[in-house]
Amino acid sequence: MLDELDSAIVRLLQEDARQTNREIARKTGIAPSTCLERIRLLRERGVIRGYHADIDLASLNRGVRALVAAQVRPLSRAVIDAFQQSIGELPEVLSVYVTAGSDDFLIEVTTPDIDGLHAFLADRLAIRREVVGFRTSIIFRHLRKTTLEPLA
Amino acid sequence: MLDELDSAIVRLLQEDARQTNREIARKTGIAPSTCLERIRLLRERGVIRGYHADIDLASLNRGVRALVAAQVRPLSRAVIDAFQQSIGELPEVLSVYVTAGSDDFLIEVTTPDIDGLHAFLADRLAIRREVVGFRTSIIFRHLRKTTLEPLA
DNA sequence: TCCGCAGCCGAACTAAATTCGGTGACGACC
DNA sequence: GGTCGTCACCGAATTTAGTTCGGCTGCGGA
Repeated sequence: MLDELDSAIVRLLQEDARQTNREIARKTGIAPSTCLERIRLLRERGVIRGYHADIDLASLNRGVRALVAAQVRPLSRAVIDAFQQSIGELPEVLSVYVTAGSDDFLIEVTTPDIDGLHAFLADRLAIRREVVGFRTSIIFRHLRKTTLEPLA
Repeated sequence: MLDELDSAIVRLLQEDARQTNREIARKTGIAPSTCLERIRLLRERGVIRGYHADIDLASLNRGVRALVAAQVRPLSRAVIDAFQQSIGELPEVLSVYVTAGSDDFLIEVTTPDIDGLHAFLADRLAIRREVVGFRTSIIFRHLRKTTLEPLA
């Protein structure tokens, strides 16, 4: 699907999405015009979905992060879709995973402080009739990869 | 900490990190030179930590995603640090959360297929002596916010 | 009031993005 | 085996953006 050149371009843009096209062209050994066209095609094909700044959450007054594993019942499509949608709209919510296995949903939440987290759990989550249970884990550290090397 | 102008710039860069400085300046109503200086300061202060392309995982031959909640013992700093480090180096691992609460670690894993996930769990995780248990949830959908609106 | 500082602006210069016509390699088809 | 069409790439030319820096302005302190 992706040739070696595409992979190299993707890797460079994962590392630093704001480096210039010329820089990427230079590092990959192709002409800037070619590089530009490759990147355009990668976006068009949906390989590159966007470019986003990575912001320090503490600077946004979100010093507390947690992961909340929730179970909802009944586990019908209507309930799942509605729950995902409405939870996703809450400002404390960073990310919603719809899963199968040990939980139905995993919700990444960020608040200014522990009180805010407690308020979220009590006022936003526990009051929902479809939520039959949830477990909360406070995040101490988070290691995230920006690039994904190919599997051996 | 951040004034209104900084917040606006951050928001725009979260939405699209590759739009031009001039564009950001125009949207925020300031001069390009001012905007450039603001962005430079935001990076210097650590508010902006980087810019990364968001890549479609299926295009990278990673059609399967899962979240694995793991318990390790003993829960000493040495064991935690070593586990985080070595798990984070595995190519299947996208992200490692170090948590307290219902689990010790939450590991986001991505593989080409279900066999790859099974191999990861059996060959990489279960064989570790410090791992006393884990639960796996397959990810069906993932909703992620690129921007974070201020809390009411 | 006056001074100093900080932040912003705009002009000038440098560098990058973008467009587009040309070129060569490759494969299909006679 | 030759010819034609296609595709990807390149490089020059043009448009646009990044970057630097001197000066202006408004504000707070003396």
